[in-house]
Amino acid sequence: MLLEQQCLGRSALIAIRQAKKTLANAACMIEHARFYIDMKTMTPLEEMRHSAAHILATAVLRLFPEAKLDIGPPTDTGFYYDFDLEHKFTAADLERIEDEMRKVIKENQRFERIEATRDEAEALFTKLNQPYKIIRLADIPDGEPVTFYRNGEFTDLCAGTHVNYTKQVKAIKLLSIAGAYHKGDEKNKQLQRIYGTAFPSKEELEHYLQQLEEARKRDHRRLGKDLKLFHIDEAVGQGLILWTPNGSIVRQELQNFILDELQRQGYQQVFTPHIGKLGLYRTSGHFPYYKESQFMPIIERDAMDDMVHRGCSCAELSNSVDEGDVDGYLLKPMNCPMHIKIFDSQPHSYRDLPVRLAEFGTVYRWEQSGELNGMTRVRGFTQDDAHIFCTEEQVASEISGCLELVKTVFSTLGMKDYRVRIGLRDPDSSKYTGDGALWDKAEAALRQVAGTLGVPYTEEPGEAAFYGPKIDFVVRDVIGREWQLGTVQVDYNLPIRFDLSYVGPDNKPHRPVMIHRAPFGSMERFTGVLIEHFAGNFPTWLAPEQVRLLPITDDQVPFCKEVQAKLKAAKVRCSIDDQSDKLGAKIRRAELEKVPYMFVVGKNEAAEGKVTVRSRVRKSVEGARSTAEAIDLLLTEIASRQLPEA
RNA sequence: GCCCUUGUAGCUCAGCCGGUAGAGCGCGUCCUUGGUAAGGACGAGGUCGGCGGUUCAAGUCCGCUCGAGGGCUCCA
Repeated sequence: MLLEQQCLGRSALIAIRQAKKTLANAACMIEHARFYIDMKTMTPLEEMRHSAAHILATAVLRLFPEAKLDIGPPTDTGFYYDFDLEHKFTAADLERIEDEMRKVIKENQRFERIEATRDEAEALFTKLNQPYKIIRLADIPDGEPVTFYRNGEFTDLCAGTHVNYTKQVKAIKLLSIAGAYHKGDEKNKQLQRIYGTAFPSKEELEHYLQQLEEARKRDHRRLGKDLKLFHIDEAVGQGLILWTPNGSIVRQELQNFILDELQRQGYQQVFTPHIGKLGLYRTSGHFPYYKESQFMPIIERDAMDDMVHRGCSCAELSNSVDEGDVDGYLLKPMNCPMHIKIFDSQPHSYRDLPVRLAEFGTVYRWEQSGELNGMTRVRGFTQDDAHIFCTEEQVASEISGCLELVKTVFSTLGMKDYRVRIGLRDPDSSKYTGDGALWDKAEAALRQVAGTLGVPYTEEPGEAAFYGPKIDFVVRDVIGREWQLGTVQVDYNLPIRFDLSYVGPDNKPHRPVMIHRAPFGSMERFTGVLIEHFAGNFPTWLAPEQVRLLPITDDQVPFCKEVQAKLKAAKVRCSIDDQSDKLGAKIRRAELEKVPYMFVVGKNEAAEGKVTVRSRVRKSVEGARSTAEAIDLLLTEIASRQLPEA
């Protein structure tokens, strides 16, 4: 990926990624077409990796002649090839295959491009008994040439391109085996995918593997355990985060930060319960549209007893719930319906608008077990949510205000590596509610404001919410997975579904427009990403412990306690390391726990009322300062939410 | 949900072809009172994720189950 970035630059990469995505989404384009076109835009590195994929297939066929091949493209970080094979690949197989690949490389086979007719291609793959290739062949759009690439005894349906000789593939490594559905469709057979990577040199491969290792060290699941930030307990449930004291401090500080901003922007805080009646979510559309990704409804006891008495089957119960014949409660999957009800509890004049209702609202969603991931994909999470009810004319400026807020959050935390995505509806899907004309209006409004954002953005059909289009801020984690954080969504639909209105200057009822927005997105996911962003080295304002006092001998403990009292009075989070260790050991401990500042106190400091400051970043000794001065510097840094020095 | 891998002390991990558990770190106590990333001694911690099976004997083999990791699919 690094190499690609060097070659292409980030914006070009995003553009390519987007081009691929657009292609994938285009209704008439099946996956092979995407594959086909990817092939034509390959960088030299991708070309080499794609060649490595063919070498992998060559080796697998030598060891497992009965293997059926699907496809083997390059990826951002390497390549893969999908196989259908009775035998399950093992780690030991991977080694054997890798050895065989080295042999193929050594044989220095030539990659040869061959054009053919469809009939010739079909005849060849029938002869070779490669059914997936015949399916892929049928997917090549009419008019596109059919080409093979041949190396040694191996011939593959392939648009290319490739390196000239196998020896040009310098350093390879097979990394993992995974299941992958044929053509990415759950209904199709699951094939075995072998992932690997290849580099122009052994050194670069080593460097990449080291990077992987480094990434693992800053994984939020690792750091969350090491720094005692959060805990997930089997007994509590999958995907349910327990915020431990340290993590809670980080979250609380983040919340305080956003609360400051909200107050400035004229938001009002509200609180709402964790459950609400099913009917509410039928009205909003959440229950019908996303039933599968919600926890089962809670059925009222009387209704349940009644059904049991009547000898109802589970299927009948389930049907009654769906039909609305039986009522119950739902763990709330979103906060909007409740905020809508707060808005609607009073008549509103146009003079009141915009009404901005904010809440750290906890929502619950039934994510598939295989999707759960640390803090970034969970089943219960708290959104820094708000809903703005405004007039048509106010929409643009309100969206701008929201985007400003997201930008403030990102810049305060020094998060520069994000991309902006406009999620539009997929015209061919039925998962959206409301009138197409209103959607067009909402999409236009978002586009217009996004244009003034000053950062590049991409438009992606199929990424909208069911009630409206949105602008998302997306970041990558250390493993390279993308996560949506901040989001701003325009909604013309829920106001209709809930029949909301305000009184206009003409003394007539008008329909307000809603904006849903969450600058962090979810506290859980944001914190997880933030842990990785800082590698656990939080800026002082967020650090669970801000100062560690290090007495050199027990004699300085009383003075340290005095300093500690002053720090605590100034609301600085601190502790004293009074264990019977040498200074070096205490420093090491504080460093490992990533405490931003250490105040070292020896005989001299205690006598003069001073402390020697050692910062986590500037390891060196900075000389003794008076306690008051040290605290002042610290408070300034905290109040300004300063970022750690690079 | 599906595929593959995996589950031994608080953490990281050893434990060969079955003979009822080890290390380092951490933790506790004591000694040591020292100037910028590990001072020393002793000690306490484990029904080897859970259930069942094979066996004279299971951490080790088999089945089921729960959790975790990597993917795939999904993601308001």
